[in-house]
Amino acid sequence: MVTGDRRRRVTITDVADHARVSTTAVSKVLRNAYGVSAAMRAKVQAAIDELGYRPHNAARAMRGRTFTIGVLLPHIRNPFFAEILDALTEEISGHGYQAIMVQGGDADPEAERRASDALVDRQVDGVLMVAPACTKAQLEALARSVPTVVLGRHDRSALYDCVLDDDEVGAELVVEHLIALGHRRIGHITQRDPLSGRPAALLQTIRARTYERVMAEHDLADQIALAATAYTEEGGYEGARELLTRAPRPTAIFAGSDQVAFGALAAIHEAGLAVPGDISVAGYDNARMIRLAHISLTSVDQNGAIMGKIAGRLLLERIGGRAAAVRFAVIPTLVTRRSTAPPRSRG
Amino acid sequence: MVTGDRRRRVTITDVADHARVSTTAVSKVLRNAYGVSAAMRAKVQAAIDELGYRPHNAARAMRGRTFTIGVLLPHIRNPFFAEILDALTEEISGHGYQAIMVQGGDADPEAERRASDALVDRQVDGVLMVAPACTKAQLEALARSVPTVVLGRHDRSALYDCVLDDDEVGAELVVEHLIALGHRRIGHITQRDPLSGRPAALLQTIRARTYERVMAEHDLADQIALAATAYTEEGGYEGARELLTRAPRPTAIFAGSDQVAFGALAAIHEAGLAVPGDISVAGYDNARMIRLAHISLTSVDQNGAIMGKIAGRLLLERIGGRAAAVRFAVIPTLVTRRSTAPPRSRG
DNA sequence: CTCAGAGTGGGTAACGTTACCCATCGCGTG
DNA sequence: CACGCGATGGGTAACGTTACCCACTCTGAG
Repeated sequence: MVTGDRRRRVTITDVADHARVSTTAVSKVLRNAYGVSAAMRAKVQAAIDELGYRPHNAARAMRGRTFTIGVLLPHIRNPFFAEILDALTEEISGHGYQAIMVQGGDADPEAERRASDALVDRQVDGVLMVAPACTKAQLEALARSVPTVVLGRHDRSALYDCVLDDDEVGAELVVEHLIALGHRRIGHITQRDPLSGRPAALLQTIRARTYERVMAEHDLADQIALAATAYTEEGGYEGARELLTRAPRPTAIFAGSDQVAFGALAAIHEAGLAVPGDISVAGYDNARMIRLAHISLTSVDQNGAIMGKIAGRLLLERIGGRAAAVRFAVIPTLVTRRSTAPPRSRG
Repeated sequence: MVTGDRRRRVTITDVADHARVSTTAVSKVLRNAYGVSAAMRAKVQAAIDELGYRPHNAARAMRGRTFTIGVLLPHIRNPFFAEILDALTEEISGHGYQAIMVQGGDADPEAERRASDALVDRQVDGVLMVAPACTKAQLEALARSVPTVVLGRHDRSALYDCVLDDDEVGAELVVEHLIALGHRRIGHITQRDPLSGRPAALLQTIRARTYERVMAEHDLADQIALAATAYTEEGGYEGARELLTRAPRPTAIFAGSDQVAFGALAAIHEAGLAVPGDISVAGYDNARMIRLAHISLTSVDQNGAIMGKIAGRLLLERIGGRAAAVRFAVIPTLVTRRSTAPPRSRG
């Protein structure tokens, strides 16, 4: 225990002096590098423990690795992100890595670029982009300067790895489920596209397109009712209000995410309608809270824990030198609960 | 637009060469330092823009500021944190600062220490600790090495600033509200204390103590019913189940947070009871989602936006050199909604 | 006309770490 | 016995930036 108020940081030189070896030797021990005897390792480790030394990250960043993974999230309002982050953290911390997060700003490509720049400027060893709203070109530019894994987009690129949920399967499960229950007038709430380019790689686009496709396959193309708002509670509220004004009213709503479904439930309740009596509602993400009894929302589970774990592993591999791009898709499953049921009156 | 695949970062030297000035001059412009003419400033700025230069943060960290604020959150599952973070970001970004977040691990002092170490190692200019679970001594140790603001704790320290909600006022508002409605058997769900020391500075402790005090003041000390679980949906669910087994059953539950209240609603629903018919429920935080029609939870609003903004300002001031400690308390307000009502049968 | 002092710009030595290279020591082999 | 080579440890030059100090040029007052 060192006393004294304004104490200088313990540096690698202090450790080297204390162990009577060179700074190079200490550095080798720290990095598990080649050319260190067991005796040397023990001696240095003892000095490190005794002095309470921790490597200075900024200094490391000047020469080598920072042992830091940057995670860019659109925002921290979606509990699904928490599951991904927890799994990622667990996967990388065993290898001495630390995750830092920055907010990208929902569907704001400019803010997102600033945020990813911030990570690059802070010299992270790898970046995980969670559901980014920017263009593929921007992602590739990023991937050129730092190992990159993109989560939740359907792009294919030779420069970065992808971890994603097979949103086509998920959306199909929902729509087929609703149709099998007997619904014909099924509405969908999706996210307004942020970019003029309308990148077909965005998960909300896939879900919406699949909804349209499955509807058409069942000869229900004329029943398609899309509300384009946002993947938030507010978006769900507005989207549902809009769908409820249609005549005839939909008997089921496929919400693009659980948050959207949550907002939709509010609008439905406010309109004096019952779930699932008057309207069935299904979400996407299987967030923890929607499982609870008073919500009990039918939803698509996309196993965020596995996605986070894989994303971490892919990042470590890329940092380790892998150049070939990898794509990993989770196959989602449908979890039916009490928010979906056959429509009240047929025909 | 520079081409070439593996391109080197643009450095301050490149900018200096391009503008035909010294690196010192460029550095001065970057930092808005004294001793730069308008002509110099313009010339350097032009070179910066032309080359697309961005300062290398790690290099800065070796000598001066990193223009980075570290935010330690227990987790990212509480939407209230998002409000704080948004306001903080807005406040500091105007001054060129960027916020990075790390997860502290809920109620795990060891994980929390690792996380705050990680921020210090990454040479952040200031740290915002949101609802930390560690001891005051640990916070003071941190504050000795980096400007620190603590949000959501009631400690008083000469070494760091505090931003907090007056949880005593908030808890009082809730309990007084329930009593005024006619409730006598009022239960409370709180968080089990993580530390053996039982720091009276934790917000959950304040809320629980205030609940007990107000109950006693109304001669309801014998009606006190405490369930100690966790500030999560699961904690609320378990806590409510426990309280519902008591005989006679409480007619109202004051949940320590909105998430807790949310879980409690599930347990109440599962037990076949109605809210507020059979049981009133009140939360704390006034999270956005609980305002929605189908939840409509009575809650305490503690204005996270102002707290985040103030926290940012205090950090900037501390980085600027202020040494005197500051304490800023927000006075919360009660927002009554449809989850609280008079008990069904009096007496 | 001299000189003080403000205003401006630059030279340089750090900051803590690692990559690269070299020196040394044993030991086994031709 | 000489030689080569693997194993080990160390010396040193970066990495990009800023703090500190110094040099030079004006301007205006004495």
